Amino acid sequence: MTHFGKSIRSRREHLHLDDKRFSLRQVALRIGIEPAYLSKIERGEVSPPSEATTVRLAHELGEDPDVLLALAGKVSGDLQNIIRKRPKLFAELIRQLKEAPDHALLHVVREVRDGEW
Amino acid sequence: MTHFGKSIRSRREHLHLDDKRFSLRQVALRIGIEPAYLSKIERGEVSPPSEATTVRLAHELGEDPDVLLALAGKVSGDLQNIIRKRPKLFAELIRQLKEAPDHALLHVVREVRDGEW
DNA sequence: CAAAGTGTGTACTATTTAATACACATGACA
DNA sequence: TGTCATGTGTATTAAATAGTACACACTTTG
Repeated sequence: MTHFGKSIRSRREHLHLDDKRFSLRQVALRIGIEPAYLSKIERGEVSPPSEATTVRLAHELGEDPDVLLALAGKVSGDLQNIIRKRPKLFAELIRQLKEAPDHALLHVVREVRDGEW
Repeated sequence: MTHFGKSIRSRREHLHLDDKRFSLRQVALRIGIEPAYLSKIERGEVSPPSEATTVRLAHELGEDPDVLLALAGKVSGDLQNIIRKRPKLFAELIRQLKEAPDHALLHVVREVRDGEW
């Protein structure tokens, strides 16, 4: 139980300050869930919603879906699919990067983006 | 639905050839599930078991847990935890590596293992 | 002041997940 | 021949997941 609920509530309330379309009800209806359910989610009365709903919420609030999914205790299904296709390689790589500092990760990201193998 | 069941059945039957301890029943009891349940799993009559059970099965059969979990359509919880701590970095890295050939992945793995950052 | 919009409490539900328990027929084996 | 082990069919289930439906009280606002 992280602060998924608090996080999206404060984000939504911030947006609500200068846009009345970000009331709990209107957001709920736009992302296709019941207002009462979103209320419970924001207050942490229920566990975070499904991946699909979390992603719609992220888009609605202008948040990074991967970050919001992480707060929800999940990892995006498309990332899981990538890993599942080469489980040994990805498992080794990810475990190896567990303790690496952020700048090392960034370094690898750039290297892969620019590198020609 | 991949061939999770077929895969473990053939693996178990192979081990059974020269070790009677690898009967369906005995394996089931050693990993702590009902023989009838393992029977259904092997024949694909039910979906693959939980992560914990899959991992015990992998150890029992001398298989790589990450590979068996992948066949079961899952990604190990500990990998997910690593990703969830730095979702943006890992998401970008993994998506970038989606199309990279195996040797490129291996290259990165080695670089991270040996590299000093 | 009435109508509309707001957030929330309570009750309920369908589906999926991850199994158990028991009975049965078959085959090995001593 | 009896007993032991083997694999499987049938029935059932406890818990988790992912929500809906409706009523209510309060607050704008036209």
